[in-house]
Amino acid sequence: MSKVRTRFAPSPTGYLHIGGLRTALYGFLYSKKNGGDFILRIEDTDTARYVDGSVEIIYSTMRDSGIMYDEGPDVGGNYGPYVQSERKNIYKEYAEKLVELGGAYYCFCSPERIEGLRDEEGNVRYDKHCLKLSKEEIAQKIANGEPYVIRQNVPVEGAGSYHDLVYGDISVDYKDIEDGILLKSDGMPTYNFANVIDDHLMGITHVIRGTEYLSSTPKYNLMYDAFGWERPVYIHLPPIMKDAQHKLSKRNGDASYEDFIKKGYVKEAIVNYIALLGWSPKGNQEKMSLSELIENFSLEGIGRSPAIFDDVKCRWLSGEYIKEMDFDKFVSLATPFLMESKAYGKYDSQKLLNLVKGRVQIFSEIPSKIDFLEEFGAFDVNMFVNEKQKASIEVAKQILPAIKGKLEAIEDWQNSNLFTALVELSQSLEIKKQAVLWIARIAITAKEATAGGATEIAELLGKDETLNRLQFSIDLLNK
RNA sequence: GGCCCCUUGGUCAAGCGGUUAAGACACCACCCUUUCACGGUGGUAACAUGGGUUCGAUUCCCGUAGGGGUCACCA
Repeated sequence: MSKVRTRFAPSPTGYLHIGGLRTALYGFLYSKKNGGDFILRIEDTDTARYVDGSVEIIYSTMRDSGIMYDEGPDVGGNYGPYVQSERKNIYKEYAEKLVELGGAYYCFCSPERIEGLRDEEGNVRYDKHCLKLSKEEIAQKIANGEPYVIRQNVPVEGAGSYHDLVYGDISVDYKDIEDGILLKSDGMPTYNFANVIDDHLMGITHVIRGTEYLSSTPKYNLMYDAFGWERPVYIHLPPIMKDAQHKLSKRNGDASYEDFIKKGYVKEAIVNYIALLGWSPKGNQEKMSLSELIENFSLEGIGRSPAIFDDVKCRWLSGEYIKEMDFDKFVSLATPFLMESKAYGKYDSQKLLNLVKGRVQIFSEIPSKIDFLEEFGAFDVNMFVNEKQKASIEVAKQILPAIKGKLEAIEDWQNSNLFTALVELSQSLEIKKQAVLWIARIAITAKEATAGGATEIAELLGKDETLNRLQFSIDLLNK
């Protein structure tokens, strides 16, 4: 058994999407699980769709997410070049060879003639018109400088069958497959040709890609067979959906890896989550590091039905990673988001982050969790009501001045002292401490739910601000 | 439309002829608690549909419906 070699072959036409990243991830996981190599190949044969900068995004996304490749344009390797546009001469050579083998032929038909072949449904099926051309005619036309393409010569009868490791046996009648273009008139190969040549030349043993290639695979096999090459093992992956009807795509929202990072998802969580979309681990453990994913990955766990991306669960995973993250790392990752908060710079950042860690799932939630520190004003006094804690507007009216008085007396303004003071107060007033703390917190935050308890927040606000806010709430109640 | 593929709770999913049909997210309840969150416990919720095959179908076969993919000098 030869060494496992898998590849990820994106086209540089924009951002790297979550679906593409998962395809890359599975190829990576499978090769690493089996001690093999993972190769990155850039498929840029469509010059018209090329988007500047997208190759760099592919590199950075893979590097950042931890999906490392052993060979690729920027890391080298023994099977290069790894960019298809740099392999033009190779394709031409093999295309001509395939013509000699009878698996392909020159076609000089004009786009206009092809257009005339369009049926009622709007589909074009080439009629093998140029297959009849003699060697001499072909040589003459080429010598005349007539533009041409090279088409695959698909049998008129029979069917192409193969075994996919995920989808099982697939069979497509050749009559349903067109004589597709292999080499374009500009000399560039189409995907349909280049992927076969490259996968073979690069020694790819397992082809892992999306289901969109499931029914076109027989025509690739035709080429492997014509060349006398061994067919690779096929592993087609179900799509990731935005909803039941639409594939996840950038047009539908923030589907790129970069976008998730910008929104503050923990990157390990993104990788972990997409690994779970379409693949199910053997046991019940779902939260897994990249190395655990490698260890647990198996083809049997790959499903066949489309999976809808569940942002809620992805966030949950992200939150799990934040909870277990050590504080220093949290600080470095969270600070850029903290800086978006109005409270940033006005309080001790460590304390702010400490308040927020364990309470957010993605970093971008941070500002909204602590904005109450800077936003304070008139509020609905019904917030003081909490039946369970035995808190009410009346009790608030009664004890707020006492709370203020008690806190005014404190010199060493820190959480533990404040807490002790308020507990003492609750005992002397014979009011549940929960009620006292509830009322105190509402009075100084004007919010029903906050990150942090009453005295924790009071410490952060400082004595002056806390007392000011208490007075504000007392006045508000007396109106 | 032709061809290929898919169909278990709201979502991800286990299951691979006989199960009380796992687990996770979400949701609900209770407990814990200085609110929220965390944590703990418990709960609601599913085999698209009609025929077969079989002693027995979620599981195998066929049809139907629904959905996805593909039919480019795009990948």
